[in-house]
Amino acid sequence: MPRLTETFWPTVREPPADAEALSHKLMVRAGLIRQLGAGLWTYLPAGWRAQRKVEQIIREEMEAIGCQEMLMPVLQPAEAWEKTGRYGIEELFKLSDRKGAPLVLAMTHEECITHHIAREVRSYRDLPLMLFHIQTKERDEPRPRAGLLRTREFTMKDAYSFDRDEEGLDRSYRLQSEAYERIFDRCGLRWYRVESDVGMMGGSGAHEYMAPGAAGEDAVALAPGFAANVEVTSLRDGDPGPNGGTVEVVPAIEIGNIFKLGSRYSEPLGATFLDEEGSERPIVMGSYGIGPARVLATAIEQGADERGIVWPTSIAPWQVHLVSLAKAGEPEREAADRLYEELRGELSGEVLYDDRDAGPGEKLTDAELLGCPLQVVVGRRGLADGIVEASERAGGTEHRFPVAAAAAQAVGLLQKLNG
RNA sequence: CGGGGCGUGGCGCAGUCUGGUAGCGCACUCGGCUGGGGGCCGAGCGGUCGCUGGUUCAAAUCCAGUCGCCCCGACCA
Repeated sequence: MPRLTETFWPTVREPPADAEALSHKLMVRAGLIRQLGAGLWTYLPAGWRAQRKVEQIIREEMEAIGCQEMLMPVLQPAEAWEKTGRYGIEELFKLSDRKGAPLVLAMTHEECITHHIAREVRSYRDLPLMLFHIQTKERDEPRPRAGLLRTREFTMKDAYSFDRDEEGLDRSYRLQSEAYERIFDRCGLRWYRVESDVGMMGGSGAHEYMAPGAAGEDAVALAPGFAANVEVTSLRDGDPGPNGGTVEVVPAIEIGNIFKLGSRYSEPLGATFLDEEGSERPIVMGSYGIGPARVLATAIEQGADERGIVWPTSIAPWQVHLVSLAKAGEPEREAADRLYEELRGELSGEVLYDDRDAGPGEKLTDAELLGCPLQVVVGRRGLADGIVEASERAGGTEHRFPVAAAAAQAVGLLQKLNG
């Protein structure tokens, strides 16, 4: 499938005329996404591959802390939302079915999961529990903007913890927090964990994970050993830092957040358990969100250069972008074809092969735009010396691999880049 | 929701002020040349000018309404 002549990968030379954010421009130009309406985006195959990699990293780290994956519906009866007092939220999409029954399109899933937990959990013996899903969220945003950074429909990993008391919640919260650090590190982001307002979610504590990026809607105040959301600190740009240095305020993208909910949802929805003394108590909850699309856009905002995207290797749509400069029928093409088959086997499909009959400029420019970690070029010039050329997208280091050993050396180099 | 801007072949735009044959670049199709950074020549395809109504002999152009999209702000699980 990843031969370009058989792949749906439309790149464009010019960014959308009205795009501002770098990630917005590059994601459209690099053929990762296309717009359907305001705040509504389709993932094209390359973009979806990258997002699935982010999701897979999240899955692995959630499962590693005992958080189990499930799946809840987006379309939900309004009843639970009325009980929790969130039915009146303006951003909540509301609709009704043919019988006139009120429904909502969920913006998060506290109501749904708490509804189920209320029916299934009876005893302290059933706790603690941590569950998550990766599901679509719908929000009637007053102003969608910046490509994937603020949309009306988006995917979220939302996890929920259920504990018998505050100590249990603290433990779940810490586990999630540590998992978040591993997730964002593995995704190759620069990020800060900051305290946040509890906001409309209620509850007793919250943190946000903020990633510096020019297109960010938020701002963080940074100083040596210090990071804070500007909304919750009095420190301003140029102030002396708490641990020395000077405060710098930079725009940032909120890539995740974690909340101690307490009984904000368990009480109105009747999610209780019996403790050892036989007395009924509300379950103590936490919720933990990550926006994979924001992780993707942030990776681009933070890594891109003037030629295009520079993916962290962990979430690149493909590990290798193989370019054949020869066209079909020429002998150099056969060498490229063979290398493609070798790489495909060695890298279990992690190769995009540009086998188009386009000119070299177009192919090489597209490869820079897409930003896969390793570009391998098979052309007459190199082949005359018995080599293929490889270059690392980040940093631009060039390599010359003997044709016969090219696949093995490319794989070895990738292992080094990943390690 | 306030302010600003934009809707014209697939994409990017000109034409609108001053009503009268819809145009340019790119892309696309066909033929040929080219072949290490979006190359060249030639021939083509493709648009009820967002939508509705009005004015007029005549509307992309003027008037009214409406829908959509973008940017700034407000807002932001």
